[in-house]
Amino acid sequence: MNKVRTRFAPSPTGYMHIGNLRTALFTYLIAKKNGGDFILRIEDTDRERLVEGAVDVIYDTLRDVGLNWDEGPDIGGPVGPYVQSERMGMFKDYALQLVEKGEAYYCFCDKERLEEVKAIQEASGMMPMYDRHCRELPKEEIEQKLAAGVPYVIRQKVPTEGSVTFHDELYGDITTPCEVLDDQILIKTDGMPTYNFANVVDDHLMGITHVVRGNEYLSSAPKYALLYKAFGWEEPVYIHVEHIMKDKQHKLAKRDGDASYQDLIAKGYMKEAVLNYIALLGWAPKGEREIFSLDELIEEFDISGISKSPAIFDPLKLRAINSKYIKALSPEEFYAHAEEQLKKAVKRTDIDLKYLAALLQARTEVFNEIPETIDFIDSLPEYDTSLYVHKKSKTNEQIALESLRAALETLEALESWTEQDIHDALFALIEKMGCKNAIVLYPLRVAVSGKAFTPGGAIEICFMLGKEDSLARIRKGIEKLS
RNA sequence: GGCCCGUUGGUCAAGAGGUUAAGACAUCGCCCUUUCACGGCGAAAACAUGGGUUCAAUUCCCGUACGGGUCACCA
Repeated sequence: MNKVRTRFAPSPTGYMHIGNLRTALFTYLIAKKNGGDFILRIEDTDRERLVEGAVDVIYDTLRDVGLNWDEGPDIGGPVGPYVQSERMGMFKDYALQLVEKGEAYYCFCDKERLEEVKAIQEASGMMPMYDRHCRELPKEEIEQKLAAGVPYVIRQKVPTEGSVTFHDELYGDITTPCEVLDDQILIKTDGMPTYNFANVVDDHLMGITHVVRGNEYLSSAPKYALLYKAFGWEEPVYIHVEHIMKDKQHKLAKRDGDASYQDLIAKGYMKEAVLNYIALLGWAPKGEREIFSLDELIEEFDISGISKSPAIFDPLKLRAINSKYIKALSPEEFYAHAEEQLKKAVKRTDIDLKYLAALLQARTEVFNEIPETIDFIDSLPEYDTSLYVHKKSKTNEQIALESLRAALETLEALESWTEQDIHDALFALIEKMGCKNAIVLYPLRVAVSGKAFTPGGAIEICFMLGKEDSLARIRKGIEKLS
């Protein structure tokens, strides 16, 4: 069997949709699972959509997540060039081969005629299709027109009867009657190939064995199959992958905000988590594990696990996976990831950021949310005394006031401000008062943070803020409650 | 509209004729605890629909409904 070769062939739009990235991932996994090559080909023939720096977005994203290509525009390879715009010259020759074989033909119809035909067909409720006007033009007429310089395209000569069957790894054999297939254009008036034609020729020339692509190509696959047959080339294995949806009706689109890899990274998700999550969107591993590194994905991946129905993108699930990745980080790694956010949120210099980071790690799901969870550190936010009412801790404003007064007295008397000392002093107080921990600690935590949810408990926060600030905040609480 | 494809809890999904129809996220409850979170335990929640085939259909076949895709000198 030939060596497996797969290709990712994106258009440089300056934007890496996660559906696209997922296609790249699957493509990569199929190659690597089988010890094959993963090839990057840039399809940049659409000049109107050309975007500055767009190729770099593709390079950067793939490298970022570790989908390293074995052949590509930047590193070359045996079947280059790998940028489609640099391969333009050869396609016409291939089309001409087909003309000679009687599998394609010159078409001299101009736009006006085509539009007329289409209008008539539509008016009579027919499917718009080329009427094959030029299909059987006499040889002399063709030569005469060519000599006269009449503009032309080259069209594929689809059989008028019978059917085509192609095989998809997921869908099995799909058979289509030829009569519904249009004599599609292979070479445009400007001599350039259409996407469909260039794709087939390039894939063949590059020795691609497995073609992974979006489901929207399922209906043009029969025409591809016909082209391979016309050339006498061996067809690749097809794997058509369903779309990623925003909801049941709509595909996940750029304006939805979560649609691109860059969007997700900018929101503070880890690249490993993003890759892991999209692998799970439309693919299911054999066992019950769902956290996988790229190498582990190679190990686990199986084409048969790819889903045939569209999958809805679920940000909540991504969060959950991201959170697992964050918890698995070492304290040093976590700090390195969080540092920027910490420094953004904490301006005072007496705070031990490493200590804060340690408190934060267990409860961080997305890095960008760190600032708002620690916004109480620089200055105590305004808060309502209703925060002191908490059923589970059995506290209310009255109890809180008493607890805060007692805690203030205890902490004022404290000589050394270590976490241990604060803990011991407060627990001695709790014992003396003969109450539950929460009676003292819940109000204290509210007083020093002004928030219902905080990273760490009362003792940790007091320790972190320092004696002076802690006492000031407790006094403020007493004042509010009095 | 023609053609193609799909449909298991709210979401991702396993299952491939006989199962108490997995698991994860989310939800809810309980436990732990210094609040929340984390962690642990538990609950609720699904085979779109109608016909076949079969001793037996979520699973196979046909129809219906619903959803998606596609019908360019775009890629």
